[in-house]
Parts: sequence; structure tokens; C-alpha cells
Amino acid sequence: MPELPEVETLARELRDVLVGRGIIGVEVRWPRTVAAPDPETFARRLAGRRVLEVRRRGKWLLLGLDGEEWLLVHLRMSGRLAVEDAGAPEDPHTRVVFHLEDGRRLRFSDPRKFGRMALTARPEDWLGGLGPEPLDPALTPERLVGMLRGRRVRLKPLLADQRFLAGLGNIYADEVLWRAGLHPLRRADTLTPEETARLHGAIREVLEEAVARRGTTLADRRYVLPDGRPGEFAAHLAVYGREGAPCPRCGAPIVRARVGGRSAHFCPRCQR
DNA sequence: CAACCGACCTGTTCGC
DNA sequence: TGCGAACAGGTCGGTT
Repeated sequence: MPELPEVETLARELRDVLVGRGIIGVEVRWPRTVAAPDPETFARRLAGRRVLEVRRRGKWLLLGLDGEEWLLVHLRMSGRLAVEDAGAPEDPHTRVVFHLEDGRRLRFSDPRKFGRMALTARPEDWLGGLGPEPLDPALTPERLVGMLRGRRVRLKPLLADQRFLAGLGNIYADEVLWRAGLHPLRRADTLTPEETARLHGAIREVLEEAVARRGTTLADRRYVLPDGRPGEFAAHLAVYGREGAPCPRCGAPIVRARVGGRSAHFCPRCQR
């Protein structure tokens, strides 16, 4: 469930349930999920800690704990995090279980096992390489112009590059480019100031609308809200997953192409 | 610096 | 119906 709107939604939902809660124990079922420290130390050091705050940075979820440490979680492709009653049926791909003092469980499930978590006093060691937050007001159109200068890369891979901007992935990079009317293969340093302003506006609009609709739930329903309801942005996708379907703006059939080893969806008429 | 590829993993969908 | 291929929201490290 991994892009910015889904992680932001997760952070908001978990904030209500987790802040102030204590962790009494941790079971690590798939050790490689724990990137650091080693799984035994991870579990031992988390026992007895309390969650003070829940935040998001890019696609990372950050749980601030007492004792000046942070639990960082990255869902990668298929990770899911949910607070459930101890008796609730458990997903067969559960990798880590946090026992909360109120008897409930914070369960991390992840079929593909790509998800990672870390317990650290130095979150900047993990997050330092990330680019700016796309919704930060400090990211102005002028600043975006500067970020694009000298970048000879194609727009699609650049938007999904976490060192450039933190939080966009395959779905939202495609949606942003469609909204901005820019071709995914366009070289980044060839945008006019007007096009850059359009790109800036598209980034904000797409992400803000997706967050307001609590993210995108795809057909596999891997990402759902705590009450099981889907995020509602899927119905508003213009291009992602819509190959052959009509462009909402001009009606031309949406095209899918390989860009940087991943599929890019775009309208051949609206996007140059 | 930029593009490409294989790893890391499992599950689901597609095409014949 | 069956079966292998292709594909999936992400990221990293190595090579060209």
C-alpha cells in the first residue's frame, strides 16, 4: 500500500489508536523484516516502551517512543499494519506482532516480505537521503525549477525517485504527469517555467485529493482502512491501470509503456 | 550522471 | 481446466 497518501492515511488512523499506548512485548516471525538492530535486541528493547507520536516522512511511518528512540516502518510493496483484538483472525503473512498493554495487537503482515522496520535513536541515518515533502509549502514552483535544472533524466523516473521528492510512487507519478499534461519520457531540464508551475500544481492537487479520499485501494484490496473500508481514490484515477480506457479529458485511449523497467500509463494526446 | 538489470519474495492474473 | 509467463504500490547495488 505504499505511496504517500496511503502512508499518510495510515499514520492518521494509527495516531488515534497508538499515541499513549504501551508496548509490552514483540514477536518477530520473519527476522529479515527487522533491518536493525538484530531481531532479539529489537524485541527486547521495545518491550516496556510507550508510543508518544506517530508521523510520516515520504513513504516511511515513524513511531516516536519514550526513551528518545524511533520505530521506523516501510511497507514497500505489500506491507500492512493494523491494530486488532488479540482474538481477531490473523493474516497468514503476519511477520511482526506488537503486544499492546490494552491486550490488542499491532500486526505487520507482508506477503512479499519486502517491508522493513528499524528501531533507532538516529532516524536521520535512515531518512537523511530523502528529498523534500511534496506537500510542504516551502516547496514552491520556483524551488521546483531549481530542482529540475541540469537534470537530464526523464520525468517519470525522476518523480518516483525518493531523493528528488519523498512519497511519490508508480501510481501517483503517472497521475501527476497526466494532470500536468506532460509526457513521462520528457527530459526534466527541458520544462518551461509554465510547465514546471503546472507540474507543481499537479503534484499538490493529486496528492491532496488522494489524501482526502484516504488513498487508493486496488483490486487486490491489500490496502484498506482499519474498519476494512477501501480508500476511495481508485475511482478517480485518470490513467493508472486504465490501459485502453478513454482519457477523462480527451477520450483518447490510455497507453501503457515500459519506462525504467516499470509500467507508465499516459494519454498520448494530452501528454504531448 | 543516466539507463538498465537482477535481487529480494509471494500471490494473482493473463494467454494459449 | 491446466500451466507457465508476466506482472504487482518499492528500493538497492552493480554494470554499462
